[in-house]
Amino acid sequence: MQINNPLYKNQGIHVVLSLFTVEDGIFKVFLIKRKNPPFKKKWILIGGACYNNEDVDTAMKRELYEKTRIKNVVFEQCGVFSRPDRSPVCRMIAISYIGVIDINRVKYLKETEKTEDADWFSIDRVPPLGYDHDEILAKSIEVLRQKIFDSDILKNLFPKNFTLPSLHKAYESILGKQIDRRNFRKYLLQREIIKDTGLYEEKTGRKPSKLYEFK
Amino acid sequence: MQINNPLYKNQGIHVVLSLFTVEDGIFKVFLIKRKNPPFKKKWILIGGACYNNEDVDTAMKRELYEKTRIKNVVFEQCGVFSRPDRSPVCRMIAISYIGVIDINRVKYLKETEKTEDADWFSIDRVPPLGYDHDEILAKSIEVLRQKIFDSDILKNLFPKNFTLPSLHKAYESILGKQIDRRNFRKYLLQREIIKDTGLYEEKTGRKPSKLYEFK
DNA sequence: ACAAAAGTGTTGCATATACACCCATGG
DNA sequence: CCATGGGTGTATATGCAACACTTTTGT
Repeated sequence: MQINNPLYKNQGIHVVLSLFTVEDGIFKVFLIKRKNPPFKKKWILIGGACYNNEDVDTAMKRELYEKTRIKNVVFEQCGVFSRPDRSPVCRMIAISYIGVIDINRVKYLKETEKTEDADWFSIDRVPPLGYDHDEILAKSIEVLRQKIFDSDILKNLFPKNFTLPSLHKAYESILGKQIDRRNFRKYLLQREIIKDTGLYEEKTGRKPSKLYEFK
Repeated sequence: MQINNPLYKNQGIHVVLSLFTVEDGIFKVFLIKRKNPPFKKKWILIGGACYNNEDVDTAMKRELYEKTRIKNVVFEQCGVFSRPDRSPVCRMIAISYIGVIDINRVKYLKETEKTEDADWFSIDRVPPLGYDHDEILAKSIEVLRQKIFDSDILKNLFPKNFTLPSLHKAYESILGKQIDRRNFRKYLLQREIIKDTGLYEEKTGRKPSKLYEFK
């Protein structure tokens, strides 16, 4: 059926993902550069339209794949952005998501049909973004910081096995503050969020760390 | 601008409110009965389309007023419902809200342009609802139960002054379980969520309760 | 043997839970 | 004076935060 009422016709639903990583202890977000107007040559978050045969989670998965070829990201809904003028093209609301991924397992496209560049940006060096993506990113960081301890959103940040010190650095860098190492370890083991694999790191310049895995 | 791409044209944005109250210790939700197809004569939650010049919060406020004449409700976003077939008419996503109100201060319309009845239903006697509103209601109850201690969502459940036992009953009825009276009181006073007014209930059959107000 | 980073355990404090007694009112 | 519900305080357990020493490895 056609929607003809001018009060609410020509509306669109977008999905937008703030994809995060931590590389060498630096908290980063993935951005793409638009090839076409509006916001030509502006950096934005990954996103696109939700199709009529998809729910929003499915659309987010597809858009992520189309824009970057990345799969198997754990992401979670994070907010709704609905200012009437947030897109200059037409009335579009955005359902926003956050996700976290291991930068070393990601191959991504530098260019696609609609993008001319793509890259990871350190959180404190993010350029001004198109649409209302500055606002979406700010909210996403806030939600990530809240969820980091209560959900398994970080479970794709590292390979299957990882060291506790590296996870510790990741938390500190995402939260932007220091966390006590001993309490951090206790917290994760007591709640059985991670599990000792019995394995050890190899060829380190220091005492080798144990390897853990998520449960 | 017109949206012509068949993949994502004719989409709509709806807002849906689960409006709750507690009356004589019974947890209830407000429903309206549809006058027209689809779901003619079915009970549903309060809701409607988001107009092009509104953000979703504004739309929710307007819809609530139009469908019930109720104003000044504190409500909070609660979820996104986007199954492609959730509305038989066209592709509609729903942004859902929860709100709580004092049943005694509410005058509502039994009939409007689009509704032929409206009423409060005890949570355990809710009839099958139209659209996916059963699902939305279930999620809303879950979110309300989570938010009840951390937000001021209940602050419109009672008149300005209220007794602690009545608030206690409301919590128990919403949560569906018993809460220790003494710890409940301690919790609310210690966090300065409520404040002693120095006043007392009058003409009760029992020992008069103190009157409190939200802070 | 020393520097650098990894591993571990204890103690105090704050918060949440469990629980029992006294008080005011109406009948 | 008794039944009903309202008000208050204490003791314990639990979870969180602060903190210091020992171990392994490479140089």
